[in-house]
Amino acid sequence: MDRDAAAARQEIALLLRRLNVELDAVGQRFAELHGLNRTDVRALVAIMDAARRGEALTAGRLGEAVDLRSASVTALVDRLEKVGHVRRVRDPEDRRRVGLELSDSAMAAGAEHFGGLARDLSAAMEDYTEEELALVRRWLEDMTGVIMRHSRGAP
Amino acid sequence: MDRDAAAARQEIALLLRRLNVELDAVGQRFAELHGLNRTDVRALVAIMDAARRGEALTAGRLGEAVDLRSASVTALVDRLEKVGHVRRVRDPEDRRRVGLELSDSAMAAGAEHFGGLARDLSAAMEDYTEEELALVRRWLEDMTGVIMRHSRGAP
DNA sequence: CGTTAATATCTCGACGATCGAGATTATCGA
DNA sequence: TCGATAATCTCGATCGTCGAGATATTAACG
Repeated sequence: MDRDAAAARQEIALLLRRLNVELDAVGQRFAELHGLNRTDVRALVAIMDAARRGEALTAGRLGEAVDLRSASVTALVDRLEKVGHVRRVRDPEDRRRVGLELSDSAMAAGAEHFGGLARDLSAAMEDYTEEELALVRRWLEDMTGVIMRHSRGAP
Repeated sequence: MDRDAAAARQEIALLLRRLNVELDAVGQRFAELHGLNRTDVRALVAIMDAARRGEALTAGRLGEAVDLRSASVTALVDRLEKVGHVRRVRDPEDRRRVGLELSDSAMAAGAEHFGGLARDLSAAMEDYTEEELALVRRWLEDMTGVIMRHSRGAP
């Protein structure tokens, strides 16, 4: 087996890790720009993702999304509510539940920051043919599958 | 311009984000398995990266790598030293400096966990031709460039 | 129904990670 | 030699997270 090919694959793996670092830094930058911490940003993203999917997150489900216990979720939502990024909305169906709604300003800030990145990524991909992108997509799915076996299940 | 193509590019961008989440989870898992926090893991990885490059990190440069102030670096190295993952080694050239050396056990644990992922990623890439991997590589470099413009410089 | 169990969130006290300011020790430059 | 600069450490304060327990609401079941 070619050593060159193996080295090339290792380089690609390193490149992927580098991309990972930079992608995390995008969230970090959003946090700094808006006086938030990493958890706050992850929470806002989770709420935005749910909103884009048409569902409003409850406090509990947000906790699952960002892996926090209920006490921390209460503190988290307190922080986000205090700066006006989210509203608590009691669910009339089940009055124990607390729904979370993003404010327009938070929605706009998120769209500006992360939507801008998505737009630029999409634009950069215009240089690729449909077949090339299909290959990239298959590769991404393959790598994600491998990574998930390490991030969740057995070694 | 085709709406299908634009949608396909957006899907790939989402796939990339998903991969990023799982890659973060790999570090998270390593942290849980070894009773560490995220910062500790990032520090160990930074020290391992430097070691693989042949240089020993000083406390100060580690702080730059993981973005911590000196007070926090002291506490961080205290933690890692207490569990036997690193040693402080005063630099004889400049006795103000504190070099950081990974213990064999920490090195082994890191190689096991992250090296195992690298190995599996490399193996999964054996299904791709040289030309295909060259394309993937170019794509990764392009995307990283775009992302870096968002993680560092102007919006 | 009415009582008990289960669920969702919140409160409280404690702990750990991070920081700024300042102290300490070592090197460098004039 | 001596003052300026640099690298690390110490100390006290702040913030995010958690476990345990409290509160309020719904579900289950005789």
